[in-house]
Amino acid sequence: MWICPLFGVHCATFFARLGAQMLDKAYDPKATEDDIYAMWEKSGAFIADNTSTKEPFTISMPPPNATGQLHLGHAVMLALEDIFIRFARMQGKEALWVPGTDHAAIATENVVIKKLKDEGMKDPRKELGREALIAKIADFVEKSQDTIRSQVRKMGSSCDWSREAYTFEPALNRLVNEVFAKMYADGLIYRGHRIVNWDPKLQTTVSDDEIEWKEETVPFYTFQYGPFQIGTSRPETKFGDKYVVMHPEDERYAKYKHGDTFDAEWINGPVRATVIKDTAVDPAFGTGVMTITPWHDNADFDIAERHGLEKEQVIDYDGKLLPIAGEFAGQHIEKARPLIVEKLAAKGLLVKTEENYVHNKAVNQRGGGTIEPQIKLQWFIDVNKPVVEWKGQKMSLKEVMHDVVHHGDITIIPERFNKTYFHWIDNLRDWCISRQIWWGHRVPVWYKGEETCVGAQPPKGAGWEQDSDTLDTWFSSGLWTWSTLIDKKLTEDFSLSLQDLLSGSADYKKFHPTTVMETGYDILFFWVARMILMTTYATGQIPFKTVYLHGLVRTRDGKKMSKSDPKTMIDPLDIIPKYGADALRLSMIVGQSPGADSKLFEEKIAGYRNFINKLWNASRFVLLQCEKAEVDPANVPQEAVAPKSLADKALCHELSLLRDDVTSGLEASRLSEVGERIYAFVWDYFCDWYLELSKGEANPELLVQSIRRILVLLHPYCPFVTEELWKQFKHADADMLLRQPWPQDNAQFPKESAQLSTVIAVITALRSIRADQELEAGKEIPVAIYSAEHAELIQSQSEHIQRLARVGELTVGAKPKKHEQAASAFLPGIEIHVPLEGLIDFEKERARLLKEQENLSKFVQGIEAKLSNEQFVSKAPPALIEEQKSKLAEAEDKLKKITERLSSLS
RNA sequence: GGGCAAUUAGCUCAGCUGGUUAGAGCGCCACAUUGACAUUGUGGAGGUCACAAGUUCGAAUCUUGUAUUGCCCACCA
Repeated sequence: MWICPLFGVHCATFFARLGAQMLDKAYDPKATEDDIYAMWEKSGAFIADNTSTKEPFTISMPPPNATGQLHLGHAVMLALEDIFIRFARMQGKEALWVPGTDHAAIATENVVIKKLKDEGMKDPRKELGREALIAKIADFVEKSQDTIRSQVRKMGSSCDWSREAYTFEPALNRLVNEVFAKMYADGLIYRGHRIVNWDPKLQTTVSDDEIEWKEETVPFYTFQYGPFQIGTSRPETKFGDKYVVMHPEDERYAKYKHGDTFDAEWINGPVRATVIKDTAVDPAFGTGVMTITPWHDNADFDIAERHGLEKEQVIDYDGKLLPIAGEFAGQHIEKARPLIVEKLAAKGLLVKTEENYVHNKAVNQRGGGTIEPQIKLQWFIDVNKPVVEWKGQKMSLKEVMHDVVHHGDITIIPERFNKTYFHWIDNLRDWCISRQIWWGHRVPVWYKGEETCVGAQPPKGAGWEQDSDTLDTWFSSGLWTWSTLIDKKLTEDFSLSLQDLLSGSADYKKFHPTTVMETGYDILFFWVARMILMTTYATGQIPFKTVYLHGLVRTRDGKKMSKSDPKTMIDPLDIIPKYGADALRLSMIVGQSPGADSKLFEEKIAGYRNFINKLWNASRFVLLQCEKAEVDPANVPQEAVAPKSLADKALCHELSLLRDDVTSGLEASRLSEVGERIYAFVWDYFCDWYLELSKGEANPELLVQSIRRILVLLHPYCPFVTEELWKQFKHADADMLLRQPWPQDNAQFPKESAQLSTVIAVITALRSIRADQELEAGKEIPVAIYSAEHAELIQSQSEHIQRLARVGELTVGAKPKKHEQAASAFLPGIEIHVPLEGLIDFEKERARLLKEQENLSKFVQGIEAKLSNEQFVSKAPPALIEEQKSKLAEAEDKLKKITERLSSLS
């Protein structure tokens, strides 16, 4: 607080009454945002009411991983969702935004293990054991959740904290187990030996979608194998090979029949091999013959399954060779590979080596371990079994997933992602849901001797052991939209069925299906598709009606922002104190279209900070006007006051149009466009024209109401600054801004709005002449304006024109008079002359007019060509032809005047 | 190999169902400045809408092809 040297702290009270004096010269987000958020939260305005009769509008916040910091991706998500939610709330809907965090199984366990290793522990899993490690991870998660909570608040997110959820809380565990049990009972979950993606580094399986392919260049070897030559880049898998496979129609090998056997000298001595004919082999690749390793290759596994071939494990789960490798047993495959080649070469079996063979290596996205396919006993979800009740039919999970998007139950924005989604479904294989890590929901299956029990609750009696595996993290996040709406108390009662839990939960009944799922396109498969799969199955409802996919935020150069390169990173937590959350929000929304990546850099953010400051100062100006007129904004009525001047009416009209555009734009999810529209309105129309005009004749009540309207419309985008300013402008009886109803009225002054545009055009033309003629900025100029149509209007607005264009003597008439010593401009139906004897630079004037003449003649020629084209006249819509005609008339008139003017100048 | 997208002013991007003398912000140039705001104001320069062909009375916009860039999916021993 500033303490007045004369009056001490009493000064503060004195200034408080002056209102405007209390607004600083610039908006300071740091000093306001946290307080505003606290005020909102305390008011309970974010808390949705499941008993209300209002139309529900629900968003499930994609839960950030509970591993630490929020990044720009989260910031984009929070900004978008908050706009949707605030708009819905102001439109009078029962808006619910459920926040939460994800336990992010592998990611979180990795982070903690890495941390423990950095602290000196060699093998945390072994040293701590399951219980102790889980406790450590739980601790870490709790801290990280605190961080996330505060960061979500920093962005201004108006989410319902009373309903905050966590994917690994007991209530959700219950639901995970219920769904697992139901799927098991329906035969959708099965346990089986299948080839899976094994990560030897993290000692766990991962799903197909968690794999990343990295290109690498390796040698490609061709070996002699009996009468055949076979190619491989992985000789270390070849120990157990005893089948050669070729295409049944490959002429070269026609003499070999399916099932023929032959003996071949191989790495560790002679082997007997069998010929297999299978269409999976591409005759054009290499020699057209290959040996197979069913245990360590997907395609080979399938071939082996088709022909009932034996499968043998060659590589163990640590990536080392098994006894089958003979002298190489126990060696790591990477080390053994060259030695194996050496041995084969020594035996004369190496035919050739091609260096620079490019192939793709599978690595785990999380942790980077090289994936080794292995056959393992794992839990799977069958995506092809037609047992799901959907729309009165039995469908497979795949079919349901396809159906809901295909038939428009779910709309994806942008639409083109439908194709990607369908393609993914078409290629979807059974989903491996078990993981060998410790952090996550345990597979709810118990064993005792030969007995197996599956259920949400451990079976009664002693001696039961639970499955040691955990579930893929996406299994639980697949339930997110509805599991978070189930009454937590009910989940403690194990006598209730899944159906009971659903039908007994008021939140679920009111708020599900959710309205919009807004998330990054990068997790369309991981998450969005799996929510559709799990939710349609478990609840019989779609999880959400609309999927809005945002893109990645990149650096100015289009690179991904990465933690490893801090220079490229923009941290929302650095930006917010400096520029404010509102500016950050705008910079990520405007210029961003759904599904497309966007580039963010500091100048962009600064630009929106400037905009917010502009709004701040416009408000400050309005408060000063109120003060001058002794109008207390708190007493300015909420219902519309009558506009007085032409500008007032035009403004009212434009504000209504703005309201229409913002409303329809937001309803169509065109967030960028709407942001731009408001930005341009506030700056270019309201500040640059209306406020400037109002300096002549202010209408404080209307000014206050206009600011109120702007604050309401801008609130979803910039909640903090608008709420802060609202305090200054709100009616004494009005509630906080975030609770204000969305305005509804009709535009009613189109004529006045058009008239004001004419006045603005006159002022702009005069300013242009001034700048062109390099007239001294402060100098008042004489001006003559002639217009048959607009003379009266111009006369009535002469004070504005004089002030804003620095005009001294202004002559207005209907009939043009000649001005020789003048610079001139011609608007539709209006002639403007600045008669400045001796001050006009005729060279400049001529150059300017010549240029305009040239442009205009081109334009006129263009239209004339069009209008004399019979095809155009007969086929173009009549309205367009009329428009062209009037444009032509206008342009011709102007051209004529310019030409006259030019001839009188020379 | 298959698919998707992008290509518009120096930079970042709008331009929805084909009819605009192609727009914005930043940057640039000139001028202004004790008055809501220099986180400012006024005026201005700057684009053969990647290229080619086609459809059409009319194409930045639709079709086809080419090029460049990016992403996704598949993965062949």
